[in-house]
Amino acid sequence: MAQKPSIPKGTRDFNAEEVAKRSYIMETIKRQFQLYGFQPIETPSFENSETLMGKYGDEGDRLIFKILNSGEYLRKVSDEDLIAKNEANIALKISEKALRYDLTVPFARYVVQHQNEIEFPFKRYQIQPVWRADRPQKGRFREFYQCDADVVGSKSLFQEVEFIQLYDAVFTSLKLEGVTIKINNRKILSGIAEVIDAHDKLIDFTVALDKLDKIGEEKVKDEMRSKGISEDGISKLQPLFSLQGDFGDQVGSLKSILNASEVGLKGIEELEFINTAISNLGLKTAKLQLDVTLARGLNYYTGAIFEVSAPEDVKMGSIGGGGRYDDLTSIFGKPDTSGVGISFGLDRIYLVLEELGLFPETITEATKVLFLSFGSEEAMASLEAVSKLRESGVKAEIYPDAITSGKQMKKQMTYANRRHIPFVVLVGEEELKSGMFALKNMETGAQEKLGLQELLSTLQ
RNA sequence: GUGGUUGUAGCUCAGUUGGUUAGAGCGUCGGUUUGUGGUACCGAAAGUCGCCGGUUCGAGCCCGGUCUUCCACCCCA
Repeated sequence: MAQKPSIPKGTRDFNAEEVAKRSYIMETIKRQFQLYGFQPIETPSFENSETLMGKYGDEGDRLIFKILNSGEYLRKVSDEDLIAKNEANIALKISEKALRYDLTVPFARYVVQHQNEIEFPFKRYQIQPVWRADRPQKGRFREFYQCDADVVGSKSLFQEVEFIQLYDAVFTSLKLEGVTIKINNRKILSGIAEVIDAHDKLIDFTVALDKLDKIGEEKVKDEMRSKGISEDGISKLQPLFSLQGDFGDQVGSLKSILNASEVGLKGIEELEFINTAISNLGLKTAKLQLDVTLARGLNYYTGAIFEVSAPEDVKMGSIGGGGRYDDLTSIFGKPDTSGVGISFGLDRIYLVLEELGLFPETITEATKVLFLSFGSEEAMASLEAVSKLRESGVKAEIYPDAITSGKQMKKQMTYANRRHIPFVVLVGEEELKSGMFALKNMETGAQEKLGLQELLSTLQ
């Protein structure tokens, strides 16, 4: 056998069953997006590099797939850069386009570019693939789908409340119960950084804090020290490491840390508003949980931060994330337009549903009846019946090649069997003469001769 | 980007301290069965041992590189 072809690492082929399951998730999400009033848009797979670069932090820039320019791309590169192997400079010159890394930044670009055609507040959803030059692992791919819903042009905290309900609605209708929607607020993190006099080290500080449940209190403190946060500051954080109780208790402890920080208290106020609203409205199956260590997407989130975890017994990274961003459109030239949105990780949700066996049985709808072919006269008679069946909505097909021996009949039976086609119709010489159809139930093996009308009504 | 791991027939995997002709199950194909699939029995085909190089009289096995898989970091959906 020749060398087998392959696909790039971190990418996948999908068979018919996988496509059906993926589309089930997508349609479920889409239905809820529409019920909440979001309109679909799509944006190109690749953007100008300047649109994407610098929006996700240094780590993000590294993970953006860059597209090589066409033509004589090396002509723009200076000899000095080439000789010095100055990769950063060379990359800028030979690549001016890049594959989209998420859906939020292209959406911000879209809003600014089309601001005169848009009615604000603008609610859009978008379900498209994104690409990251990451090293693949379980639930981590280099090409994967995000399903985003965002609102721009409203500062109202009721948006956050509705997004939490939307998460709950989607996971409830997927029968995925027990997901945890974690919430935090960038203003609280800023406030804490301010209080411990590490305002300029916000990112370092939050990245360290984010690892609390993973590496433990002492190692988090070690990391903070190594990033230059003072011992005095770290001791002020002590209440943070022992946060306990329900939403209210935790907020109480936070207040004691943050009472000197205006921005911190504002963050607490926002959290309390959202929590009160959700408590009053109730959630169907999800849980809302305050998690001060949550620090995702900090490069553009300014208020609420969301992250969704799968039920505890499933080992999977986050299956959704989101937050509020006040400045994203101002980067592209439209200030004072607050946005907030959430994202669903389709591929990870797939893995979770698969692991928990939550896909409905009925989503792969196969052919219902296969007509075996004995010859062209028989095939013509079969095709008439097939056409009638199709007209009445029955998935029917005819085996393309004629049977010339018992061996081939076996082959066609086997084919029907393998494809889980529940009925087979035989039209041979005998049936042709009598105008009947031999209908065989592939599960029971029972066979009966029927006229066309009977055949139609039996299969419908 | 860092560290580790994996790759043998279409699929899932054995393969001893380096030693004749690399095995099994499932699947495929043929037969028992010329208009009846799933079950059974008999038989057959199918492998540049991921790729490139090295050590050796001799490499699936040892060494180096590379690609791939999975895992832990980093980061993230």
